[in-house]
Amino acid sequence: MTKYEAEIYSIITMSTEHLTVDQIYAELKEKYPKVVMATVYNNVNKLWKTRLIRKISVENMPDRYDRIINHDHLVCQRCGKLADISFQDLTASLREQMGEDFLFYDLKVFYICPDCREWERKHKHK
Amino acid sequence: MTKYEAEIYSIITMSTEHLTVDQIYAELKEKYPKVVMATVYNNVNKLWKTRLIRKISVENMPDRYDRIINHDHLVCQRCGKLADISFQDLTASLREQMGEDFLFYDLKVFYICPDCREWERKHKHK
DNA sequence: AAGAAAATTTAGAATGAATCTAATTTGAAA
DNA sequence: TTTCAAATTAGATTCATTCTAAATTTTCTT
Repeated sequence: MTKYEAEIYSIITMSTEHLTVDQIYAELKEKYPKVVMATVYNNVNKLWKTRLIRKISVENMPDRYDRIINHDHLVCQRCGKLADISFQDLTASLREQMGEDFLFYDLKVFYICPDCREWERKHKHK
Repeated sequence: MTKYEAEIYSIITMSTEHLTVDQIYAELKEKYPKVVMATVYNNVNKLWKTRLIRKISVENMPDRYDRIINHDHLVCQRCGKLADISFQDLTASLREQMGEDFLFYDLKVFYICPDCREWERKHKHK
């Protein structure tokens, strides 16, 4: 693991948020001002390919990165904001249904986050 | 519903595949040679926003569109190919856990498709 | 420790999906 | 039939991401 790879890995896994490459880049730049965007892309892809981190793709949003640890995601249908949830683990059940072919799964639960709900409440009665 | 909206809706819902905008555009063009890409984007977005169709986002792939009917997706981790599966319906369970906030969910199950497995088998013993 | 080979980083160009803008056309309603 | 809103068009633009080739750093070999 190279210096940058380790730094990026740690930025992602230490964070309580779900970071985009821009955010990772910004944070990395504080410590290494000369680092370049491509390095962030190279390393998140490398980390993702070896399954050390997770990539979260939601329609119309830049990809975000997250620790691997087992959990699922709430996605706000309005603003795209992510939050963690733990729902029952489906692994055993999926493996039973699919056998050896099964690798892993990704469960996204869509909702409207409190902020957007509030915003809608305020703007509803035109 | 306009002519194009209806056509696009029907292309998506009639298809057994999971179509990209390019594929939808190509098919639509056979019947309406003057139609334009932006029209496809406008209409799939409109259909998606009213939840008449589903949008499927997978990392590093263009979005694909699908009928709404309840089912989940297998995604090949190598080539990105999609297939349908039906797994137990989690709606009741999620609503119980989350209450009114819950809208809908999206379950993707990653695996390696038969083609890619075969390919790997052939290339493994270098 | 020196030299060779491999991997990583860099800079910036290129790609490609998707959006946006402004003009034009369609089509429903008055 | 005029009017107004919505849909379509053409093309430019944005933005995330990938790619290429050169430079740098790391690792391996002897």
